[in-house]
Amino acid sequence: MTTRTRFAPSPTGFLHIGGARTALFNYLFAKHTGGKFLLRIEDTDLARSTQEAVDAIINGLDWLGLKNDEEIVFQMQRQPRHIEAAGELLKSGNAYKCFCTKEELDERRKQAEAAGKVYVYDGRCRNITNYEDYEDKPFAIRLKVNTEGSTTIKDLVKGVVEVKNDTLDDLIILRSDNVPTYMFAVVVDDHDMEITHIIRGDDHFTNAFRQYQIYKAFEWKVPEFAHLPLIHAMDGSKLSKRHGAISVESYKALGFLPEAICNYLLKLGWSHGDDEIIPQEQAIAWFDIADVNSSPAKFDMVKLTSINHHYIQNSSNEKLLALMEDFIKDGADLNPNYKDYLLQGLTSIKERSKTMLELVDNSSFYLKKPPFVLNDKAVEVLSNSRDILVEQCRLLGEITDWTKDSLHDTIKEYCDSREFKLGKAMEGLRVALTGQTVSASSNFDIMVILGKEETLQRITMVVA
RNA sequence: GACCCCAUCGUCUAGUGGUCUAGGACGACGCCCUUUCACGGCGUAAACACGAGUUCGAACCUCGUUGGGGUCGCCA
Repeated sequence: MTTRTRFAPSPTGFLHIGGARTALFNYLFAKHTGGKFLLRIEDTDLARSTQEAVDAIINGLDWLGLKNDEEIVFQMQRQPRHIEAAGELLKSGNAYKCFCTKEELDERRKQAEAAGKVYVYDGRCRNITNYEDYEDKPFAIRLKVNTEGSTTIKDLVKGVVEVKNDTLDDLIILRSDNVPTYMFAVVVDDHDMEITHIIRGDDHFTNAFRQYQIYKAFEWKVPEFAHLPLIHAMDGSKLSKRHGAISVESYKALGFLPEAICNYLLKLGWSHGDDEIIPQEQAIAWFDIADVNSSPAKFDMVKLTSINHHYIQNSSNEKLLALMEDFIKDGADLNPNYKDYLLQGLTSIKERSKTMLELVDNSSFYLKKPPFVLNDKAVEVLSNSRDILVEQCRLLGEITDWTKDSLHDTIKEYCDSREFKLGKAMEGLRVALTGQTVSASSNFDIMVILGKEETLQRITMVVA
């Protein structure tokens, strides 16, 4: 039997980093075993599900490169099937109609809480026989849970866990408005979709024991479970909006590469010896769900950034330039030659840019047309080196062989004759060329890329 | 509160009874390289939560303690 995994998010918000990790592990495991990775949107919470969230999830997965192998399943479209399945359990005596209203249940729960207890449904509707008295009353359908004995789940990540069944109560499988509950729809859908391995967040672990009962009621084969430890924020608390970026979309905007995010997420809870950089193909070859740790990890933005740096450094200039287009603002100050400049200039700039945002920022002197806006320090440097610049401009103008070597020799010769340190002669030049006192490339590289004409123009411009 | 899970440097982790005076990576610090900032190279500091037990021997096995987390809805 080929393995089939699925990622089953509820469309109540953006695709967050934890969901992305769950999707990634499902994807890798499916690919590793030559199986299929499916996507199911769990939209049974009618009040909170939105189309924007559906789009965000689909776009996010697409960006991360986690492509689903079969058509997306929307859970609500399967509602007739859920109703039918619930009916089956009713018929087989594994479920029963519950006439308690939501209000009544809420009230009982409140009272129990006030008494310092946890409310557990007492199964009062189990033994109703006089259904004719309830004819017009709406009802939900509850599963008749077996509270005898215990349930043992062999989780691929957490190992063998046994829980006594008396901690369970009769859960609702079909609401009074005929919408299935999550607990029920997941089981029916996973069964129908022939999911072999359920890989999901640890927050679903206790659900597994309730779902187990549903499988048993249908006499269906129970799939393998693998519950991934949760990802926490650096302060140990739950990863949430107040920790800033959490949606996959926001990481894209911050300038992270999908490869870097996948690589980082992969290493959160799984490892292959001391290997740090593991491209997707290698990950597919090595990944096994059984090797996942069972302890939760903290999300470290700094480490993500360093991995991102690696992937940027190792991307081609062409690819980087294409990615930069999303970040470049079209405007009057956009240099018409920026693509030519960048194709060469990126080689050194990518060495020291950890995010796409930094890459764009460090490329500003190629992207924009001079004159540049100067800060105080740059203005000061400029006023101190005006004379030097004038001479340099004249000497550079005489160069016919516009190469890095001859540029270097010319400037060096000049420095020696004036007993300058090379560094001093470079300060003003840097400001003239880039508008900044620090830059991501050497002046000689920049001059070669800009060409003689543009170089002299930039120097002349600041001198004047 | 009940049930369940987790516990190695600040962080991610390697480690599955002797090869561990505990390895790697990020970060920190220092040095080198250098026209600046970086990149890169080299190096330093930094951990087996605690207490019992099993064993000739425990980071690894058992129990307990402490700490952290998850779940207890006609939410998912």
